[in-house]
Amino acid sequence: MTASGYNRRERPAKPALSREGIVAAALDVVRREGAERVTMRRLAKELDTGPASLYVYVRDTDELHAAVLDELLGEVPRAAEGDWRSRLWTVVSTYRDVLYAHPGLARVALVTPLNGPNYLAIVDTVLGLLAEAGVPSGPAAWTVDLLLLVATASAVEHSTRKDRPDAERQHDALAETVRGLSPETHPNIVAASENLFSGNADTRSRWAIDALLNGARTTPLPD
Amino acid sequence: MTASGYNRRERPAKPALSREGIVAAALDVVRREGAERVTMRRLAKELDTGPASLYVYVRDTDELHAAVLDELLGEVPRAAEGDWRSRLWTVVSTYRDVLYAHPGLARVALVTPLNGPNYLAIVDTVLGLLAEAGVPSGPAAWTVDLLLLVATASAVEHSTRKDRPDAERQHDALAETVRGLSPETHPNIVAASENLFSGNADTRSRWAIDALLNGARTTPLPD
DNA sequence: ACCTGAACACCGTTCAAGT
DNA sequence: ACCTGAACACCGTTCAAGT
Repeated sequence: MTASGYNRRERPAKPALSREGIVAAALDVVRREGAERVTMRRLAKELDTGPASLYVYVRDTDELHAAVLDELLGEVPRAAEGDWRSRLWTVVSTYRDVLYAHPGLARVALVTPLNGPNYLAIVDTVLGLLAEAGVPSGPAAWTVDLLLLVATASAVEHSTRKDRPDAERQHDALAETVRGLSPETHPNIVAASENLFSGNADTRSRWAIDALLNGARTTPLPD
Repeated sequence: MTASGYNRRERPAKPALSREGIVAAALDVVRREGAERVTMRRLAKELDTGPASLYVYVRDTDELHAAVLDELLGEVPRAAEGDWRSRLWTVVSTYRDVLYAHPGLARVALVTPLNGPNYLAIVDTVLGLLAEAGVPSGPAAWTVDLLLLVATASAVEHSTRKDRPDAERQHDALAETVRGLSPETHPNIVAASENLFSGNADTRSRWAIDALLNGARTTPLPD
């Protein structure tokens, strides 16, 4: 205001705001500091403005997160080599891995209906693979949702835990609790305890997808 | 401090803090104002103290939320009438309904491993029903997880949307987007569009459970 | 020991006012 | 029209200090 030379900054020039610019800056912050730091205020600081300015281009934080997520979903391969089963596994597990890698973003995939181009491309690919897999077209439509829901939920489950160092301890606490259960009060848990904690995240995911697929193939939609 | 009569309050006496008291107060707030308002600060106000005091009895907000959720899970019936399929449906859908009814709490079920008594009772019940359903004991252990994961994720999906009045509009926006898709770029979505949005939440849930079960029965654990 | 005021480091969103 | 400073109404968690 007073000093006329003050307008010169290190950053060449303050670029005009735009939706694209905001999403791009958000992507940058995601990669540098994680999705948790993609907040309106943090982003405004990044763009050298106040948080109110962002609301001209973006409805709210969730919408921004969804836009960033769709951008990241560009990494998910549309096609791959191999039979339908391994291609399906590739797509779904890559989708899940993107969410794994961005803990703060997995939540938004559950909370707002995604409708970005990359998300839609994935849905289309999965539907194609389900047809190849012999899932009838009725169940297939519901199966995509279920498949992506499971992938998303697994990511939220796993990734948020990675975040917190006491998570392993908490998981151990659960295993401990289960070990301490009496066969009198919890007969079925005690009987199943061997398998309750077996397998790693990947093995279990893969089994879940297979089971889902086998179920979808044999379970007709209700009339 | 200065006025000696100030200690007399409407509330009979300030009760000593305790974990039970805190959880009870939290439950109260959940029922009166919703789970979103169960924050450390809000609760401290309720208990007439500062937020720091709660940390003596509760590790963090998530742990508090998990404790409240377990309390609410007491509503889920352990047994019910009918064959295994309808009993399983009752348990799983009641579990989901509890989460539906408490949007802010569904998240915690995904994020922290639950290990409260009521949760464990539900797991035991479901394991019993899966045995009755003829699911082999290996897959059964993984199926409980998957079943409750799907129920939880559906609750997060649906309930958070109920929260926000523009959610329906957003869903319509998705349907609109899908309708506008070209068969050239998204052949499978266009072909499936009839079923993509068919069915209500309950119908789809029920189908998902059936499909899961059918899959679990026929998909052996990997070696 | 047990408890807590006050501080630190943040949030999302709105709206009146400025250019 | 487009943009934004400042305010409103909150957060979780820690820690030095008090009883």
